[in-house]
Parts: sequence; structure tokens; C-alpha cells
Amino acid sequence: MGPAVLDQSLCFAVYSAGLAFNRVYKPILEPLGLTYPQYLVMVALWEAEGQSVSELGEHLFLESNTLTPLLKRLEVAGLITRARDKADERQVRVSLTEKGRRLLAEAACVPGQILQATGLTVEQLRQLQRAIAGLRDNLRA
Amino acid sequence: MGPAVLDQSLCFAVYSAGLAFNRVYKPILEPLGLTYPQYLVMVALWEAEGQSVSELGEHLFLESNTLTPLLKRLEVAGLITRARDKADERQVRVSLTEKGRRLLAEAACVPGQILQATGLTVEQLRQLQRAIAGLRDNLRA
DNA sequence: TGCGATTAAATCGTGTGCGATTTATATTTC
DNA sequence: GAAATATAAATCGCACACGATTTAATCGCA
Repeated sequence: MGPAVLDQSLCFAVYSAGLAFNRVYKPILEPLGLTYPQYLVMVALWEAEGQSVSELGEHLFLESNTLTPLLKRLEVAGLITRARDKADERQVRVSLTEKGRRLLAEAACVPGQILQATGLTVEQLRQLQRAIAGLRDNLRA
Repeated sequence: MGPAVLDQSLCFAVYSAGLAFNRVYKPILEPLGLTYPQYLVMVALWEAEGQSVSELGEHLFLESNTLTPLLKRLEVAGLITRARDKADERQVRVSLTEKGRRLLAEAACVPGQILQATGLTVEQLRQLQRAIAGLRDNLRA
């Protein structure tokens, strides 16, 4: 191990950038009553309502052991409903409540605030996003 | 929210890449008996032994509420010792045990395995590391 | 010198992540 | 069509993260 190994490690950069993002999101999402993973679920549902737990998991790279408790908290918060699929009762369909739909308007300003905090231009951001998503896909392969 | 908002979001890319890294590290670190955050602490200590909890936290971007329990687990595992600083008893100095020092040899192959999993060249990796570390530093500013 | 302010860890409660297992439903296969 | 298999969620236990508070030691300054 040479000097400053951590400082030069890609995985640590990703890890610590994740922590930093979380800390930036926290005060922004707090007025909405959401944690960052909960916000991700809401974003996924604003895009496509009625997804099953597995489908949500495919989009978020999470499984039911993480999603089920999180979804229950969103349900308690009155933002979503969870109901067994009539055609296949193994699946649970997740839908938005009216309150959950209304939250979209309040959340509209979030991406802009985050963009500002990154200190990047839109073009830099797009490029970095692609590189990191590619890295993630490599890691998952 | 347009289509595939998540897929185009930088923060989600960082978040999901972090998850993916964690999953790659898990089976590699399991034989060493370490989690990824524990591995980071060990790397920091292999670089500089005798750091206080705060100093470790500055390197890892963590605080005592996270580090204290983690360090206690490393202590129980026999890899480190924790002792109050004689000159300033508020601080706790973290040192390696002989077992902790020996683990460095076993961990030597880890970075190579990770590099392989990223599917990147060393030069691509270095560039991406710099970009993400820069992003993190912007977010922390 | 003494006492209020500061600093360093630790503690506590909540919310993720995830491996392993369990439960319930659907599908396959004989 | 019944038993074996497969699939979807849920459950459980453990280890982070982190805001908020507490405890203990040191510092600062009148």
C-alpha cells in the first residue's frame, strides 16, 4: 500500500461521493418527508405506476428484502398503496395515492438544486453519468 | 419527470455504482472477514497507524457515530486495538495488532481483482477516479 | 484559579442494504 | 391432477450511516 491509497481508489471515490450526495439530498428531501432511497422509489413510480416489487427492484438494483420495509414506510406515510396482483397473487403492485401524485409538484425543484450542488455543467454531468453507469454495468456483468 | 429519469441521473449512477461495488467486494473480502467499510478502515491504518477516531473519520468522511461501533467490531476480531491518548484522554488512538498487520499480505490481491471487475484500463480508472473525487469535493463544499 | 465553552467519543434511534430463510402462489412434469 | 419445482414477497439478523444527544476531558479567559 503506497501513500494515500484511499485518495486514489476509484471505489472509494464512488463510496465517498455516494455519502456526499446523500448529505446534500437529506436537507432537500426532508421537507418532502422522504429519504433518498424513498425518493428514488417515488421517481420510479412517477414514471410508471403499478410496478411490482420486482420491477421496482430491477430499476433500482434492489431486492424485496430492502424494498418491502421501505415500501411499507411509504405506505404508512400515505404516499403509495400496495396490493396483490389479482392475476398473480405472488406479486405486489405498488401504486401512488393522490398525495403521492401531488408530491411530484413539490419535488420538481429537487434536480435543479442537486445540479447546482454538483458544480458541474449539464454536459459534464451527462458525460460523468454515462461513465459511471457504464462502470456499474461492468461491475454487474 | 421525463422517461427513464433514473437512468439519466448522476446521483443515481453514483448510488447504484456504489451498490455494485459493494456486491463485488463482498465475496472478495469475505475470506478476510471484513466488510467494505471495515476494509477501508484497515487500508487507512495500514497507511498510518495510531490515528484517532476523528482522523480516521476525516479520511473516510465518517464520524464517530459510525466509526465507534465499526472499530469495536474490528477490535473484537482481533485486528486493532483502541486506547485513550495519554496526552489527551478525549481522543482514542487506533492501532493495528500483529494479526491486523499480517492481514495486509492477504489483502494485497484485492485491488487487482477489483480493477479487473471494473473492466476499465488503469488510465480510464484514474481519470474517472479524479472526476468523481472532484464531484465529491464539490458536493462537500 | 475556576468555570463556561469547546472538543472527542460514545450512545441512541431510525432507515437502509443484503445474505439466508420462510411463506404463499403459480408452473411444470409426470 | 397431484407432486415437484420455480417464482415473488416477506421475514430475520447483522452491519453500516447519520441526526441528535450525552459523557468526559481540555481549553480559554476573566
